[in-house]
Amino acid sequence: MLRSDITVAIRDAVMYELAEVGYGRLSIEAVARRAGVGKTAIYRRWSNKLEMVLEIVSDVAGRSVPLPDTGSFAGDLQLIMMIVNRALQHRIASQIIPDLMAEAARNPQIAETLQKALRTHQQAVGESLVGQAVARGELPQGTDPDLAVDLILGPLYWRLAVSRSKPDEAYLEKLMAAVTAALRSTAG
Amino acid sequence: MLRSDITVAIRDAVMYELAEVGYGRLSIEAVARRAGVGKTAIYRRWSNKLEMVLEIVSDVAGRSVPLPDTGSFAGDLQLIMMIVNRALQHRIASQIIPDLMAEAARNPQIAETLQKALRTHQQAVGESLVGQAVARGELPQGTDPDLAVDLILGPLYWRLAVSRSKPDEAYLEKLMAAVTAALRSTAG
DNA sequence: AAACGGCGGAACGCAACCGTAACGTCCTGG
DNA sequence: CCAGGACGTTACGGTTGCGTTCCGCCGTTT
Repeated sequence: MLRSDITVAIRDAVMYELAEVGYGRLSIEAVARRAGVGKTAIYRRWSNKLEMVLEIVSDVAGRSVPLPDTGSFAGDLQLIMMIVNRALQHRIASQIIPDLMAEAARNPQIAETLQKALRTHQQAVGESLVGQAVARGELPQGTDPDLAVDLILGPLYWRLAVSRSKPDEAYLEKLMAAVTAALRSTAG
Repeated sequence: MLRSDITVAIRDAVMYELAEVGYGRLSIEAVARRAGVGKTAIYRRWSNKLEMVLEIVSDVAGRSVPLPDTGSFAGDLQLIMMIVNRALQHRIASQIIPDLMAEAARNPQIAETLQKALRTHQQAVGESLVGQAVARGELPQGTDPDLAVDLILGPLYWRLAVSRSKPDEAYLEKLMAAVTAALRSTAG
């Protein structure tokens, strides 16, 4: 019977190390050190660095975020952008996500895991957001939910991960207006 | 007098290794091996892995892309999106860029170098694109060039690096229309 | 009371790199 | 023709990490 408190300590340590040094330089020994745990305890649970990281990360990423439902497209959009903006500014997320995405570019297993964890959820959010807006008549029929997701997440991610500048209130408002106009233009 | 053919071989090897294993796991020995060169030749040129990578990468990234000037906003936009789309699908670029961006999240020197190399150029393109369009009356005055860049690069990058799916013709057209509508909506 | 199982710790052999040094070779400029 | 410099090769001691093994400790179960 593996002790759950030890498992939790290891999970936390993995996330921390992942943020600190990235997947490439993550070492089992460092994880054990940080978790205050023997290497044995880790190898008793996973047989691999890859296996360990995949299990832990997909578990964390799988926690579903509630679908937006504020009653209006503008409200939903604002909520999503706030959540994403906040999430991407968290130190751990803002370091782990780009790192794993880079790693996914060369490791198919990581790519698959990440897609299952992220893509599925994104599609659900996109379909919910767009579907409701179309039903309300706020967006034209035939609006592409995937395009909507790209238009919302893309610029935010680009700005936060690449330009590395905090979007301020004014920027978020401009972006919201831009996205709204873009999606409204998709006339059938 | 350092031999330039050797320098070139090392540069190529660094780019290749960077794409293959990423910055975190890049080793001088592997670079030397791939370049068919002694470690000494590398240490004669740079004193560090960091210094070496920074010099080589910023050199490559600094090569300026010509500013778009097709005579119309739609043409310029299409050209930019085609160039970016193509560039991001190149195997080396599509692996090195996310990797360095992830590394930039924890190494200020890399972040700074990357920003100087990328941001400056992006701003120039954005200002040129938007400036000309405004002058032609195709976009309202006061259109934000930075927002324009985010709207163009963000979704493309997100789709290519995160979703890992090739944008097809139809998608690119939709995106173009969306971006155009978004920017037009920025009424003074 | 005894057996069991997870635990931390220590050590193992192995592999990869680090940064440096010494050696002999080849090419070039004077 | 010769000196100098850049080169590849080999080797060095030191570090880090791997995945495994053995030990002794301790709480739980039986």
